Amino acid sequence: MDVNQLFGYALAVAPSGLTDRSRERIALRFRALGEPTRLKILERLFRSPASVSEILEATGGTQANVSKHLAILRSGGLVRRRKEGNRTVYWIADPSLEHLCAVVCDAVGREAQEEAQALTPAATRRRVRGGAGVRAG
Amino acid sequence: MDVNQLFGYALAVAPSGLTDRSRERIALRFRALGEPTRLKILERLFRSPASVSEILEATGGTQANVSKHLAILRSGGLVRRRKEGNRTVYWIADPSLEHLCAVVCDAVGREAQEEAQALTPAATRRRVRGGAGVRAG
DNA sequence: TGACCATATAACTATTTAGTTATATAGTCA
DNA sequence: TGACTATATAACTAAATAGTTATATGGTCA
Repeated sequence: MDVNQLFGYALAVAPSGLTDRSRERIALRFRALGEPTRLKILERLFRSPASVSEILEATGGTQANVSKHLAILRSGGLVRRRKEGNRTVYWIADPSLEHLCAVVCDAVGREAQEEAQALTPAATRRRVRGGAGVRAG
Repeated sequence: MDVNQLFGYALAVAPSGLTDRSRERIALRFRALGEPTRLKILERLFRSPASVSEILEATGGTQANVSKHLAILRSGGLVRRRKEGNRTVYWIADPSLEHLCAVVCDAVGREAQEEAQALTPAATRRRVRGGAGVRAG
């Protein structure tokens, strides 16, 4: 996938800027991603679809709370679910999501590394995680 | 940029899952994106760096409110600023951000389109925005 | 210097949200 | 059927957040 092509498309969808409505939708989705417990849930679901109990094992916390977070992820369109007998199985709705998380993960990781370097005496810098061959931008 | 390579990198950074610390950082960034006014601000800054007054022109609202949102974007690491005499000029800190927004924009746009089709009589579907050649996943 | 910009921040209110406990819903299995 | 399991939801509290008005900070220009 080509980045500029993609953004070109996004602009083409809204040549004179986004509508309030779609901006609200986009914000909703980002907000759904803006909570550590929900990120933990998604990390689990990136591995494979999972029932609530399985998710609960991965995240800890109370069942009620995880259930609520799942509802939020669902209303943000990030996960879907189906009933399977007694259980409810959730999965990642949108394949672009993993990509999305990776981009932020990468950016945050890079910045953390830069900060670490700024705090690290120059002499030791070459020993700090050398392999950052992947760039997001 | 290759998606799988990118996510591979993200996983490599945290082979046994993210730390609480970095998950919190990532959430902070997503949360900063989870508000329509802030998205509006970013839309303006994607065009070019801009002073607060210029941003204000693009977004509307009060100066105090925009200033507060800029502070939030800044603390999330999404924008930077420099003083220029009387003014403060803000710009997008991270080139991956535009990409990020494009991915979500695209996903939301695609879903909206699917919903629209679901609500549209079959006979008219072929007339609905045909060109969706770009895919996010 | 003083009047005037541009921007940031403080103090406040109303709303939203995460987390809790208790309970409701609905499937399974004896 | 009744006990049990899995999940969702309601009601509540505490904390976070968006927006407001008023004010502080710091540059510019006469």
